[in-house]
Amino acid sequence: MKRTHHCNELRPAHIGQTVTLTGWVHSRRDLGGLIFIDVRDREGRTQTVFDPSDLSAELFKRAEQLRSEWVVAVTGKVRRRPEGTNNPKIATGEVEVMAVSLEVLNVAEVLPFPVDDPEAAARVNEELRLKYRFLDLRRPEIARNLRLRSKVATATRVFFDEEGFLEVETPILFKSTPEGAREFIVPNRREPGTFYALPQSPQQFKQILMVAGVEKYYQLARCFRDEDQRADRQLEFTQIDIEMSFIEREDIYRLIEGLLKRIWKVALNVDIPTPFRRLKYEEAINRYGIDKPDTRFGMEIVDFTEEFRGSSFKVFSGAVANGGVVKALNAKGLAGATQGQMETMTDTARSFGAKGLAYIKVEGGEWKSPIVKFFTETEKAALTAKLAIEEGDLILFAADQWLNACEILGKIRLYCAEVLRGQGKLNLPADRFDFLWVVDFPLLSFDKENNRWYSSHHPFTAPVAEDIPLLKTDPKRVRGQHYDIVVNGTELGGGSIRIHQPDVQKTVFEEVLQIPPDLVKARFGYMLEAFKYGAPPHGGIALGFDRLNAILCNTPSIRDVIAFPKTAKGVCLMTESPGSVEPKQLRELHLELKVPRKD
RNA sequence: GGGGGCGUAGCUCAAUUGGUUAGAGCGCUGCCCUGUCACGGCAGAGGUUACGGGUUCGAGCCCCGCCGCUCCCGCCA
Repeated sequence: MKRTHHCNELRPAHIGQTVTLTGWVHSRRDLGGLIFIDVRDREGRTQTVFDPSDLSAELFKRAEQLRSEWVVAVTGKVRRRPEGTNNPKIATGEVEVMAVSLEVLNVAEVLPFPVDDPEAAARVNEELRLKYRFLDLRRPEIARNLRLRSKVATATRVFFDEEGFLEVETPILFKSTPEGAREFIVPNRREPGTFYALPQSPQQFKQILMVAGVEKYYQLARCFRDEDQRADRQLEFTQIDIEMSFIEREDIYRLIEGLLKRIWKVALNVDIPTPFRRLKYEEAINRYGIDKPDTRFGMEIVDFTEEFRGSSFKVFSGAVANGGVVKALNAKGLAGATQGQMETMTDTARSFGAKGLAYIKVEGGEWKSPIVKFFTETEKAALTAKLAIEEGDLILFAADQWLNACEILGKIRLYCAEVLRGQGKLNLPADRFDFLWVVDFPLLSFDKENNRWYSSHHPFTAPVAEDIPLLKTDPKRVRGQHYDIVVNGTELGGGSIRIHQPDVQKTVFEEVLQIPPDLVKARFGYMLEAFKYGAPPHGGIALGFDRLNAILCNTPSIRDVIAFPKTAKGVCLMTESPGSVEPKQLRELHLELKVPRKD
């Protein structure tokens, strides 16, 4: 019964050998007097033949009983396939195994969806695939993703080992630090009314590890965030988490460029050029309207604030007078946008508080637009020149405060790219990867509703040294030593150089973020305490491991690279978790439910 | 919390303006078939149209509710 070869191993060189294969019945072709059974295992598949002229009637009869996905061991002699019957689609297609014995290791019921037909299986409702995840994972297409993920994890560990990093595990049972994402909490049986919380990330532990003298830490860390899900967000996910001491930003850039170079080589055998280009946050917003720009295509946003400062078109000149800006982008070749597409874009603009979306369609040598009648020849000439306007173009405008105007056009730029892609006018090759660093983020953002500053990244991010004096005088101008790594418009990760001076950290907590001292002490006291005892300068980064794998597997959803993902509502359809617990368990935890128990 | 899409046979889908007994392909079952690999041929079984109401002479289709999946916004320090 023990196999001698796997199902992707036999070649003409094995002809004449007696072998045993084990695996699943991938497909059967019963020709009446001759039966072909393709045996599949993790590695591939091999055709076995049951020929009654060589077999007992009993064995042939058993072979007739075989059905899809039964588990079998087949022993037989490898031989060359008869002339003209090779199957070039599979690696073992030049040979076949003439069965002499068959052992049925297990039977299988009729499957709820096909596993053997890649095209049919790919179209099956994801709900069903998730319920029968064990079948979905048998499909070579999905199994390939798991295998790639394992390879990438190993490459990561090897890389960091070579670089002198220590892999350190940090607690899953942590405590609540409610500044960030909503947390999962775990009741503590030993002390009624107290709770652990699952970490949103190992942020604080990895900084403490720097104080502990680890110097170079990494971990493939599981993180938990109880927020609503997306195609690229699960309740639990994995980060490649990194922290280093005695370094500057450049050291992180070099390290991550080396890591990604290694991963792309190992996973895809692709050489990605390094170093990556760098884009200041402000420039990213100005040109692309987003802090994670997709630079695989142009359609950049262009500024027309000066051109329209004195315009008779009051929507533009008024916005400028209010301290705002006028921006435009040229959606090349989209003059034929449908009514529905124009509406979608207008709705996008409205969702950002704009009153509408000004546009010009360049069709038949004319500018078709409700607003062009307000423009002077000079203004038109400026548009033509700076946007390189040609027949068939669609020009879209935003006039608002700087960030809002840019973000509106940023969203519209991505939408236009999607439309153009659908029309075949924009081609983005699957093997193209535009990596870039986005740097010089503002350290702080202002929360109008609560009238206070909050950290753009997190409160441990160090200000750029020369901006420290501005912390108390002009917070919005303080740049953080924060960096994001972006590829093809996806935020792959981010990190920062941290504050290592207790006094600066205290200033940020108490004076800038206005967190009351007792609260700072309760939540971060142990960190400030640790920092008193010789904290080295340090910094780090975390990369989304699931997103990384989704990009490598060229799939839009991280569910495709997670063995057992949850649905948008946080449910595992296979195990039906989460579920209810026994009253006894609740009593032990000193918990009482205010909703009826769900069974 | 909000908005969009989807839900018909085991799977993928169809079903004209609301009108006869809800169809097709694949899969499944049986029979036939010695070179198939999407094997082929013949025959057959298989439906609470997600679920609950309503309108109507009549509902897969219209209305209300509800459940599930999905995409997006909010949210994700």
